[in-house]
Amino acid sequence: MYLETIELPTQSAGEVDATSDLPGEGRCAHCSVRERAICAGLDDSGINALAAAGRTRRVAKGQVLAWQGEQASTVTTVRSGIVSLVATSSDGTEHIVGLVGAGGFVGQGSSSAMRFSLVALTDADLCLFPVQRFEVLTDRLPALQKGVVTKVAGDLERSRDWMVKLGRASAMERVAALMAQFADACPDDRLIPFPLTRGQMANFAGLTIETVSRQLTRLRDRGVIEIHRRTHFEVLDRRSLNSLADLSSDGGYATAN
Amino acid sequence: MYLETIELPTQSAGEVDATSDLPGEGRCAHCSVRERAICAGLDDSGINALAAAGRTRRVAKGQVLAWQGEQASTVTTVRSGIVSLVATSSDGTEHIVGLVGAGGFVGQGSSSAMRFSLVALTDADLCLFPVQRFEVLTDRLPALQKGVVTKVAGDLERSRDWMVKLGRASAMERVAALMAQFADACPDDRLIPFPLTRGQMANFAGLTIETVSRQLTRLRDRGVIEIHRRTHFEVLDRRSLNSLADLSSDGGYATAN
DNA sequence: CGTCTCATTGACACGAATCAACCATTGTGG
DNA sequence: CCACAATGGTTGATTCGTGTCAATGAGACG
Repeated sequence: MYLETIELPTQSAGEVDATSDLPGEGRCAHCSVRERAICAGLDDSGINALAAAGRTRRVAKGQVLAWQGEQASTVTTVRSGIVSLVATSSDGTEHIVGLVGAGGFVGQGSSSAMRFSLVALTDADLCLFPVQRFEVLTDRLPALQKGVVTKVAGDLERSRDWMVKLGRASAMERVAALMAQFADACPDDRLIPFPLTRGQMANFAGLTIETVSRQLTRLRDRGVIEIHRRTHFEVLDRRSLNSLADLSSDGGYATAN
Repeated sequence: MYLETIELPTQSAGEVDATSDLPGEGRCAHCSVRERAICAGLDDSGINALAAAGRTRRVAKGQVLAWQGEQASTVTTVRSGIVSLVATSSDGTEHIVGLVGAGGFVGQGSSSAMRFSLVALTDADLCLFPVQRFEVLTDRLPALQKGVVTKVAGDLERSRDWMVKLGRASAMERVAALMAQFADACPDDRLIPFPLTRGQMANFAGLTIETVSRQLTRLRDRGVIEIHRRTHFEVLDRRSLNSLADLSSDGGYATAN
């Protein structure tokens, strides 16, 4: 709802070499994000044209896919994992301004220079298209262009939703909203892995590590969530979590303890 | 840079009846935003098709053009004035999440329901297109679709830029950034009208009226700006304003007084 | 002149940042 | 296998910025 397109990584089952390219064609047929990526509306001939233009790539957690300020050489669809958009301010601090999960799309900028860096937050599978070839395709395939518009417009709405949180919400509300997001994105309801470290959550939520940590313990103490070994959590009281995520400068009457 | 597409209204010279429709055709030729709206890339036949599909409308300051939650019946290009996107939270509070000025475009959502209300902040001239007819046109005219993508992608970038401010910046930095924006958008360097009230600025910047007011007086006391009769201002020290708008939790070493 | 709206200014409270220890987990080398 | 450091997380004490509450001021309008 607030985040770009958070979805947990396919539990990176196994070895991931830093950058391995996969071959070209026909793979789209059994792609896991075939139905929700920009290619969703394409017919077979369109898909094949797109597949021919792009390539897949597997990147390791932490890897920088593109640097802010660089010329954008490719546009990207995320097949699995989470990629973050990072803004570097003039004083050198970094701020996560977007999270892109499976099915998400990045790269269509207003200018050719990247306004944000792209950093893999988890191991990730990507689908890359050189910008020039991609533009040729979007001109030829209205369905593809429409897919891009839909994605970008959706990102814009989510970005604006999150703006409201950043502008007005209390620390509790922000953290609760994040947890609710993570829970929504996770198929398993019982054991949800934190897709971001505390530092990354803090960064994205406009808070500090300490504050995020404190809010998490408050949520735990109130019986809203349970935290397992610091890396996973479980939602015990979804109703409370949702109301904490929504309004309230703290929870007051809503549910709370 | 941070805002959606702020540009000051054409100093609403004269009478504005709440809603006056203008006739249909040929008017695009001498439209003031012809070169920077979504129609920028269209040839004459495209422009004519677009003109035939849409109509212009003049709305008065304060008027609500669309309500959050409603079905989006039209998409809109702003010809002059400023339109705000307003998010209403579940507790009833409102938050301005975007400002759209001359040449800007709104309405392309991911779903058909409006996620935000549209409110005219000043008297404004609009160009309205029924969504269905507009979609037919975007399918037929790749250049139009491309114009939409460019606009939306630009808005997304600006929205993310502003997210950084909302998440991390001090009150001083936010207000300075707004002032810098207003100054950039205004042709006249000496006397710049505040396009938003203090309350609207506060709302958009995630602050309170009082804090905005205090930061403005601090800027004045430091000799960065001069305020005339509360409705206009003048930038005395552009360098200081820019550095205050950028980093710093207050200005400290940067320039300041 | 009174009223209404919007803006400014001040006193104070409170939430989150900051500074600072300390704890838990993981990985490394002897 | 255990000491060890390195990384990431939690918790506490304190500071500081901004929100809140409250009063006053300035234009605009009838």
